[in-house]
Amino acid sequence: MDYPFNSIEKKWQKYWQEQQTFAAQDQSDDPKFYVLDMFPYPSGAGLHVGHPLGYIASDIYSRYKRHKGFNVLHPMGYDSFGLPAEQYAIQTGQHPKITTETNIATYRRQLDQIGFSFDWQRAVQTSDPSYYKWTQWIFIQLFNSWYNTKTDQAEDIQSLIHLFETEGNIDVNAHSDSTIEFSAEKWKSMSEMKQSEILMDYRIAYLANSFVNWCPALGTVLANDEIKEGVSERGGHPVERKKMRQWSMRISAYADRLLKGLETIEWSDALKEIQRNWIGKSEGASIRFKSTSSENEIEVFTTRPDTIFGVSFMVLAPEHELVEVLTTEAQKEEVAAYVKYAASRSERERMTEVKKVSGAFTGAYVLHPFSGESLPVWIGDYVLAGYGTGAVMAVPSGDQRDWDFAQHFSLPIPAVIEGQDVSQGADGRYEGRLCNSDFLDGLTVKVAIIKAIESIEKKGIGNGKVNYRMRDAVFSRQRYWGEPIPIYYKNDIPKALPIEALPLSLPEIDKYLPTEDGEPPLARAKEWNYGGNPIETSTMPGWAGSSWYFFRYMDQMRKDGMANKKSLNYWQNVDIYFGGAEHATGHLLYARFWTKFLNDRGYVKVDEPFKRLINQGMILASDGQKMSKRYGNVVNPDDIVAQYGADTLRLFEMFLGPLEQSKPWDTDSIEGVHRFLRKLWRLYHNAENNIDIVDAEGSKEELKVLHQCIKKVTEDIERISFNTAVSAFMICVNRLTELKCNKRSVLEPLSILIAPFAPHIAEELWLNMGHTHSICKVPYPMYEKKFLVEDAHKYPVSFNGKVRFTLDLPNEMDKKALEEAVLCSNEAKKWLGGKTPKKVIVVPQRIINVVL
RNA sequence: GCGGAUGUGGUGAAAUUGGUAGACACGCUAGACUUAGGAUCUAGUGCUUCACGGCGUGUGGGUUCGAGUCCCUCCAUCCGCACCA
Repeated sequence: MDYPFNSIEKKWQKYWQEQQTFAAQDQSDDPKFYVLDMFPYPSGAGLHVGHPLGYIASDIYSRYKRHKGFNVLHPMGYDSFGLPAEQYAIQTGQHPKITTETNIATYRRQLDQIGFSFDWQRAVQTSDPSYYKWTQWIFIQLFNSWYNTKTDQAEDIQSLIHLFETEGNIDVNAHSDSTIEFSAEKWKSMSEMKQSEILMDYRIAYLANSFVNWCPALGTVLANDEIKEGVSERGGHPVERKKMRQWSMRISAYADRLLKGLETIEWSDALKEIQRNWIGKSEGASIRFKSTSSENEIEVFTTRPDTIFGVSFMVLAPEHELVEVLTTEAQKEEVAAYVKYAASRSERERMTEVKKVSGAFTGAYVLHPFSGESLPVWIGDYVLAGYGTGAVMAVPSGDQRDWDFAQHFSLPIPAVIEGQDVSQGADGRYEGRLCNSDFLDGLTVKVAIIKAIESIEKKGIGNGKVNYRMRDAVFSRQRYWGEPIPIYYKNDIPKALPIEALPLSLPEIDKYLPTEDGEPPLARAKEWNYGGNPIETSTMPGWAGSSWYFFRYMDQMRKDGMANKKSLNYWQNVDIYFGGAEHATGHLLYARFWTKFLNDRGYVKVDEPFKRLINQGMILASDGQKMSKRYGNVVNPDDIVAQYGADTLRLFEMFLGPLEQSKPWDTDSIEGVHRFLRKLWRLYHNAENNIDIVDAEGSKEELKVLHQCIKKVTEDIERISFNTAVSAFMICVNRLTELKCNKRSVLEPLSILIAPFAPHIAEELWLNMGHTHSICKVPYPMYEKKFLVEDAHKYPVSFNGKVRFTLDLPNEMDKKALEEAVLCSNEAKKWLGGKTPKKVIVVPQRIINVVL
């Protein structure tokens, strides 16, 4: 006798589809609950058994919440722009749209047969013009916004223009790259071009010349998070630093809010820590050092302003703009050679040769602001152009890198903290008192930092400052298969397209390659202009579409906005988000950034997109490697479903271990899970495979078993511990089988209990028990304490902490009586050995410990 | 180097608040039924000992009547960041 999973599963999948069982209600009196999975990129390889892991977990949670009376939004869609489809297009000439559609069809078929409760009506695809119209619209909002540091939020660029027109920019508090100051009169007298350039320094989506990560093999620039260990994350190609005019996102304006927001959301500590490190906040001071020979100043950032008297030289990054200005005639040749050498080194080399000290003396000197000493200015590539100001005040006594540099070039290493030994290396201690430091002498480090900043500010040579590691994100990609950036150039001035011109659809082109002049593929399009003005030819990066898709699901058909206000206010944000930790510094950061921006501009109600986040681990191949077509170790879920059914696959993936842990795929125990489902089936059916239950009250023991299971499973679902929930079902079914239980009052609640995990078999059992409607929205059984209380407890009795025997004792006994009962028992005599116990610890309902 | 996570049987793992370590499952051993079984059922299964018992949660220490759980030390593995001033 077997349970016919094949026909059952197909039947119910069809039923759910026809009945739209999982359609979320746009309006409802029920409380809302939003369960989301990370958007998949539909690759040509299809799903492997690792993909459904998170989807199964989120599906269990969604189905559970429906039983609990929530109006659940559980959508799925596709992050369908991306490199693989484009690369395939380059090789074969097939339009990426076609490849993408084929792949999506495969994904859909594979997902469907696992029985997920997605509301497919709401599906979105980022490459669909009706979707990317609003990605482009958001880009335009970003372009038309600036960051007001006074109100600490993004505002309409018009309010900034108004400020410029009335008072210039001197008193404007903005997150900006602007270094020039102007009055209202000056602003009004500027050309449109000049004004446009200035506004670019304020816009949140802006065009600027910046050092970018250029990947020649991919023919595009990459964001920092797309580079791992100095090579491109995709393909592992070398990356160069190159100065290019690119669209960027002023995410740095949000650094502090992105950091603070982490305290308000339920994410794993590991993930929060990754984001914290990425944002990289450090507090210190900004200090300017005057050149001895010109009006130039070198600005540095330091976290240890207390060690200002330990500065014995300055170091500039080779790319620093003052290098050329400051270098003396005598040193020109040497410095030029070094700059050339530094530029020739790839990021990779620079990273692997960290220990190798190199640099050159510029011949220039700056004045120490307090001692008036002359400090030589060097250049060295251990100083990064991209961090802080691209220059450091070298304190070799406290910083190992400075120490190495000083040692190598025989520069002085003055100690400034009492007891510091700098003969073998730097001593960056944070405790102790300052010495050789003039007015800081005798102060502790902590006090000296405050005092030093005070003095620096008083002298007008700098100020206390918070610095962030996170840079603005480069947004342009020189690719075809992405959202076109909705900008056109009128007389070389970038302007946003009007909303009527959206979506700016991808043009058809003859080849998906850059032009002969090295222009991006879109430059091949013949009619790529707006009213005769050229349109931007770069496209958006992969993370654009995925930075707001969770809002689109709330109202995916909307033609006059990203989603209507009512839906956005009702669904608000994602209650629980399932996905991998690999998106920590990419998608998860950008989505938070865009949400905060949309919130600032009043388009959405929430400040954080994902309230709770669960990182499912990876399923590795049985050889311990990642599952990949490349290694030929991919296990396809289709095969498992065909052999054992979807319910078995679902239970098995959950039973494998804790969701958040990575684990190898090991099918050895799949039989056990399948056996369990058959045992469950047999509990409801007789030997002839006919339903066999009676309308009777469960016995005391049966109800106890059931309610233990209800309690355990409910708690386990809430804390996303699905492996232990599956064991609880096994224990329950084993016990009920032993008890030969076939009572409706026990088996009906059990079928509801297991429905989120094994929905197909649960529906079938429910139907066979005589119900005419789907089990999916039947209220979840409630655990009742009264079924679990017992008259007696089986006490483990230990002597000096070692358990020797157990003793059944009634619950109404008090501590004293329990103690006496134990000491009088026959077993106790043996262990007491005639001695009188020093102490007896009695913990009612738990243990008894006799101390001898 | 810095930060995070994890170390429990032959295997995947459980132990949610400090209270019978190894639930549940795989595997293995023996048996039953059977023409047969990769079906089903029963019993056993941490290590060690003939046994009483002893020992057991990466290492070493500590707190406690009692520690997988709390504190300190060290080790290993995995992940993230990595010249971040």
